[in-house]
Formats: sequence, structure tokens, C-alpha cells
Amino acid sequence: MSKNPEKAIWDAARKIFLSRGLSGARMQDIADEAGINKALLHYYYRSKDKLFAQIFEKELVEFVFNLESIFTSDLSFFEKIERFVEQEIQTFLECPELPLFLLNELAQQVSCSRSEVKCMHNNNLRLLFRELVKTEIKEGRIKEIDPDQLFIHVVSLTVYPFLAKPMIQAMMDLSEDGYKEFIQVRKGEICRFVYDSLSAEDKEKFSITKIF
Amino acid sequence: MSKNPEKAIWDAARKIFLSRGLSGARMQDIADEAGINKALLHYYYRSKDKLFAQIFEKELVEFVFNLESIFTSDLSFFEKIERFVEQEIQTFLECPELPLFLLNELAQQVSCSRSEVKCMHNNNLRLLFRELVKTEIKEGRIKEIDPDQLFIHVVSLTVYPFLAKPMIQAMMDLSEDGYKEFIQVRKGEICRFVYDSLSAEDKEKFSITKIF
DNA sequence: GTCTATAATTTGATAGAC
DNA sequence: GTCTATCAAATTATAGAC
Repeated sequence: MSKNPEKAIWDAARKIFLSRGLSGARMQDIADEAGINKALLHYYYRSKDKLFAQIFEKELVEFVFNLESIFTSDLSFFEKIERFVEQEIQTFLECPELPLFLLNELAQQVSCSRSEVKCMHNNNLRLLFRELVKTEIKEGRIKEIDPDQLFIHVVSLTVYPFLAKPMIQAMMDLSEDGYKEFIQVRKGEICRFVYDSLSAEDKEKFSITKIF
Repeated sequence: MSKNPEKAIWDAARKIFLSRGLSGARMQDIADEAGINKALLHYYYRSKDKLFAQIFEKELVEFVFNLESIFTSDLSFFEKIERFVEQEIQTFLECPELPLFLLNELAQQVSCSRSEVKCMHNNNLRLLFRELVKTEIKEGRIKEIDPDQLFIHVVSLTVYPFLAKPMIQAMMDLSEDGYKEFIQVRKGEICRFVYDSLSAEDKEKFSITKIF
């Protein structure tokens, strides 16, 4: 390795874990990627599980934390949403495996009462957003909507295309560049879609046909 | 096992693979789940990889195939979308691990030129939807929008909440029942959100502030 | 067909020289 | 600290009795 071994191992492990997950990753592959010997992994990080746990927690905390700052800024509501979408997309274009990695490993956690999950529960991202939406509704700037559902709307529209990257590429026959182009265009499309929906006049309400 | 062993093994393997993925699954666990001996797994399915490949392909093909029928029905456009959302949600409430399983294993595929992926590429789901949207736009019943983006919008809104189940439960402090309730409510919310957006009057167009 | 026993291989982890 | 060599456990796969 060129840099110090601890850092080299961290970077290598992050790369391998993110692309193959905990159970799919091999210590030998991490060592090779880091350009050092397998024994050094254990010297610096004790075990595979400990190494993974540290990386996973850091990625998760960082990810959640990054989002909070946006909603405390002094931008307008739609600018906040736009900023949110932009930041998510920028993050995931730089590291496309991140969302699938996080969600997949979260789903594998035996106990969901671990510190990382607590950090999500205790974060005020949801509360911040809830207050923002309530205000917008009260002021009559957007339609009535459940803030939690709206939050999931925005996150879904933004994150899903990264989770489904191979499926989207296959269905739409996109090259790597074509996919990135699709995502770039999508940035604006998401904002417009959300804006249109929240600004819509009240017409006859869309009634759910009971099919089942 | 009570039923015939081949079927028992299939069901057990499906369950284990869906919850833990290929690399996380153990042949011993599958044998235990099926109530038979490990050697029988190999007798019926040769190897772990072959067993997995068969199950994965079946799940993927079935999943894609089920969706096509909706868009060839004689429902109205919004009823088709509603039906699509309902069917997806029903499928995933019955098998919540399915979406994460499919997307995760698709992302792990070394070569994305395998038959399963070809089946997606060659399916006409996208083309069917594209024509539907074009017609609606031409007839002036919905706003102008790229059909591909709209398709991903609808799928995102529907599928993401299942992919992010643990995160949503943690953030919103939901029990198992609370989560199901959230999803049920969401069914209507998605339809309304999409309907509102596609029906919105043209106002001043939402301009993307250049932040970066 | 189904089992027990075991082989063959992979893989996480450690001992010990330098 | 870093390496080579090796162990111990886990895991896929098979041989062979019944």
C-alpha cells in the first residue's frame, strides 16, 4: 500500500463490503485490495465482524447526519426539497452501491435495537420535516398531505433508481453513461413532479376503485 | 417433511435465500427448514448455485410477468396505475423480502447479460406503458411527461417502502402492525399524489436553482 | 430415495519469525 | 508492524450403506 496501512485497510474494506455485503466479502479480497497481508487485517481490526460493524455504522450515521442540515437552512420549502434531492443524487452518483448496501445490511441485522438504528429513531430529521410541512399547509402554500408520507415520497423517488440500477439499465437498455444521463434528467423531473402534486388545485378527488 | 421432498426443499430454499441472500444462506439451514438431510439437497439440485439460480430466475420472471397483464387490460389510465400499485403492494405484503432480494442479487450478478436480465430487456412492459402515456398526453388528459420517468416514479413510490422497511420502522417508531397500516394508507396516498401531479394546471414552472 | 459419515475446500483467525 | 505458515472451524459436496 502507499498510505498508512490502517487507512488502506479501511478504504479497501469499505469498497469490498459495499459491493458484496458482509456475508459476500472475503478477508483475502480486502487484504489484496489494500495491498497487504491478511494477518494485518486482524492486527488492526481484530475480526471481520468488528471491521464491518465500524464501517457500517460510520456510513449509516454519516448518511443520516448529512441530511439533517438541509432542513435547518433558511431556504424556501421547495428549495429545501430541491437541495435534498440534489444532495442525495450527488452522493449516490459518487457511490452508487451505498443505498443498497445500507438497506440490505439493515435488513440482515438480527436485532434492530442497535445503536445505529437508535440514531435514526432519535434523529430529528422527521420532526424537522413534519414542522416544515405543517407550516406550508397552514399558510396555504401546498395541499394538505401527511408529512410522513410526503417524506417517503421524496426519498422513494430519489433513492429507488439507485437501488434498481441494474434493472433500469436492462429495461431501458442504457449504458453506464446513459444511466447517469437518466439520473441527471431525473433530478429535475422529481422536483417538478413533487411541485406539481403539492400545488395541484382540488378537483374531483381521485377515488380508489375497490378492486380487491 | 410432510410433502414430497423436492417441493419441500424448494420452499425451504426459497425462504432461506430470500431472507439471507445467496452468500448468506447455508445449505444446512435449508435442509433443516425442509426437514430433510443435507445430502438430499444435492441429490435433487446438484449444487447450491444451481438451486439458487433456479429459484432466483423463477422469482424474477414471475415478478416481471405479473405486471404486464395489468397494462393490457381495458381499464382507464388512472385505474391501471391504481391496479398496478395495489397489486405490487399486495405481492410485497405477502412477501416483504422479495424486492430487496431481487435487487440485491441482480446487483451481485457478475454478468448482466444473463437470461433473466434479457427477459426484462425484451419484455414489453415499458413499451406498453409508453404508448399509454403518449395517448393520455395527446388526448390532453394528463400533463406532458417522459413516460420512462413516470414509470420509475410510480414504481419508486410503491416499492421503496418495502426496501426500506427497517429504516422506516425505526424512524417512525412503528410496530409490525403499525408498518402494515402505514403501507395500507400509503396505497391511496400514492395514487392521489400521482394523480394530482399529472392533473396539475401549468403554473410558473418550478425552476431548478443552481446550487452546485 | 434417504440416510450417516466423511472428504474437499474455503475462510476467518492466530502463532511466531523477523 | 509486517510477513509466512498454519490452524481450526465452517461449509459445500460426495461416497456408500440401507
